[in-house]
Formats: sequence, C-alpha cells, structure tokens
Amino acid sequence: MEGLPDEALTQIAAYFQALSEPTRLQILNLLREKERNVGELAQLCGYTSANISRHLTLLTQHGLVARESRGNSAYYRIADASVYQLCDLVCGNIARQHDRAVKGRAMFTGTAAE
Amino acid sequence: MEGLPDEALTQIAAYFQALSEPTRLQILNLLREKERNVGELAQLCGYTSANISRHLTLLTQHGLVARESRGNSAYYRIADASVYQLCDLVCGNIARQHDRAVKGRAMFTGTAAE
DNA sequence: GTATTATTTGCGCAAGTAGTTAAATAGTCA
DNA sequence: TGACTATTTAACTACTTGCGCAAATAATAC
Repeated sequence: MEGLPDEALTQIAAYFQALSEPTRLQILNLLREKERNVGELAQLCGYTSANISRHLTLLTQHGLVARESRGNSAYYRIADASVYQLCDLVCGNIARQHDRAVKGRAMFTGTAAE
Repeated sequence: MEGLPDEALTQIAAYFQALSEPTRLQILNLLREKERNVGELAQLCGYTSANISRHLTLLTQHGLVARESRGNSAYYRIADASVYQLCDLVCGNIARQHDRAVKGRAMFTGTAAE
C-alpha cells in the first residue's frame, strides 16, 4: 500500500465498503458453513429476497461470493475465503480497543481491568 | 467470526466502514511515513482542514490514529499499524480478481494472460 | 486585553444506500 | 401452452455521508 496511486485507494475503499454492512457480513457468515440460495439467506437474515439478492450481487461483483444457478434457484457460496482472515484481524483490533477502554475506565472506577 | 452475535457484526461493519473511504485511506497512507498535523494533511489531500479534521476524528474513534496537541496544532499519528496488514490483504484479493478478469477475457480475445 | 493562526463544529446541499413493494424475468412441471 | 416458484430489477422512501462555508473554540504572540 506504500506508494499507491489514487485509483488503487479507491478500489481498496470500495472493497472495504462491501464489507461495511452488517447484513452482508451476516450473509458471509452464513455461507461459511455451506452454500445457500437466496430464499434461505433471506429467511435467515430476516429480510426480503429482493434485498438479499442485491447484497449478493454486490458481493459477487467484488469477488467475495460466487453464484451458481441450479433449478430455478440461485445458490451462492464463498469465493474468497480470505474474507474471514480479514474479519479475524478486525476482531482482534476491536478487542484490543475494548481492552484499552476497560483499562482506561478502571483508572476512574477502581474496577479491576480483567 | 464463527458464531458472532449481531452486535459484533455491527461493530466489525463499522470498522470496515472507517476504511471504506479513499480520503481516509490516503490519510493513513500519509501517516505511514511520519506524524502530521491537520493543515499538512489537508494540503496533501487537497481538501479543506474542516473535512480532514472530521475524517481524523472518525479514525480516532476507531482507534486507528492517535491525536496529540502540540502548540496550537494537532498532530496525528498511526495508532494501529495492523491497518496496513488489512490493506495488504485486500490488495492481494483485488489483484487476484484482476488476474481472473484478465484470464477470463483472454478466452475471448486470445490475449495472453500475463 | 487584541490579533493571529490552527482546529473543530454547525449547517446545508448533493449524492449514495439500505430497505420496501410491485413488476419483470427465468426455470420447472403438468 | 399455462400455472407456479425463485430470483432479479424498477421505483420509491428514508436515512446516511462527504463536502464546503462560516462561525466557534483553542493556543500562541504582541
């Protein structure tokens, strides 16, 4: 990422944006287990199929999931498993930040920072 | 990320959203070299100080940069260097996707997929 | 105190986005 | 062919967000 041109930054930003939506992360999380069709995902997420379908097209455009048409259903599966690596990294960062917050509060409350 | 509750997904999404903006990535990229104050960053990015200041507050809230007030300037520096790791991962993913695109096109154009 | 500089914040505008319903499209089965 | 089901797309609403301008705040110098 050292000396990247502006266009590259734009693409990276777009990739992050695809991951910046709870519903899309939920979809990716559900697809971790096994492939699913749109209706299943919609029901599991608690949204309309139309909505989930649009999220899936966006994820497909970024190469995160892959679509396979079978019967009159569309099955989606993870296409780039490194997403989970990304999420794990982020989880670690968030956890560290929570730690700092707890320790910071401990200074005032006297609570043990566990 | 396996069995995360919805709230966790929301936090992860928020973290990704902080990185989903070209200007913010540019700021992080500039801070890689050394700390900078708001005015410098504004000039380097080509935006108003007001705009950059807001981006910096957001990045600070997510623990990505840290602020230090010196004189009547505010100096910002990277607080979580693992951001660059994240970006490197994403760069790899985008590169792979470009590769696939080139190779896919090659089937039709006869172009060598370099 | 005033003047000057740097940063932050309030406000408004334009563009983007997640969600809905309804219509269009595609596939299966009789 | 038509009926039925699944998915995608269109149209719309409500909300969010990046930006600039101008005012407010903070720190230094006189």
